Amino acid sequence: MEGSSEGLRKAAWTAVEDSLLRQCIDKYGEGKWHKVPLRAGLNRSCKSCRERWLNYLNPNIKRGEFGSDEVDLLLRLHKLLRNRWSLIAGRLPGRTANDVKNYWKTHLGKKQEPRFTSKTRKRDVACSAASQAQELSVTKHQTQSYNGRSQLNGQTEVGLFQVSNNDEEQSQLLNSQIDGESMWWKSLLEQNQEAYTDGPVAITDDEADITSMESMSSLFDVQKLWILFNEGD
DNA sequence: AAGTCGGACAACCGCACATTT
DNA sequence: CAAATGTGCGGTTGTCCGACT
Repeated sequence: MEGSSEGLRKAAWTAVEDSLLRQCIDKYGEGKWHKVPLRAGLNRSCKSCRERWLNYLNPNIKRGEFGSDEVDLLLRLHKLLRNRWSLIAGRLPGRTANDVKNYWKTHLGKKQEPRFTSKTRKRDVACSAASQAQELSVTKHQTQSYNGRSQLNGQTEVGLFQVSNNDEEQSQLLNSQIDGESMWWKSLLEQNQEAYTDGPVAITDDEADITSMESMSSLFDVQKLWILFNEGD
């Protein structure tokens, strides 16, 4: 599946390549990544194309500095979810897992957990992170899956998200999904009350300024989330 | 002005899981 | 049911660039 990488370009993406990829996505839409290099006329692996789109070219991506509200949310989410960057990114509108991961490592990680040395073996780190995540026996939903199922540490979980081609149906689904999202968070928080007993981390001035959060175009109700967070403190 | 160091971020890699054949 | 294929994720690496000496 990974395919032969022989002859495939691996250097930084050029403006021309970006343009070709954009045109291809515009024309055919996202997905079917294995066809993208051929369709776009790119000498890149399908994975490379997917990453470039998801991490950089996608117009929904918010670029620039993380706001203090985002940082605060990130700190809290990381405390809950550990290194499950895609889940964290899913709660930070416009931010990608790669963004979140990089930001954490460069800005926050050093302060938070000097736990692993560079000598730590990759598998060990993964297992450690996984076991920590397992401590939080959480039922999460799958944000991008069509079948609404996902796996967490080998545990199959039932998801909340569904997909529809019908607009009206989609809007109804979205509403129910947002409800589901709140339920998911509530469940998460209820199961992990202890995680908060040591109080909030690096609370900023913006904490009290809930209104600043309202400007975030979020898929879920941020205020409810804040309330749930704060209930646990 | 040149060399180096370190931070930031884009991109790659390997693996796991889901889906299809 | 097994193998092949496609996709997503987290960790790591490479490169760029500004700060510092």
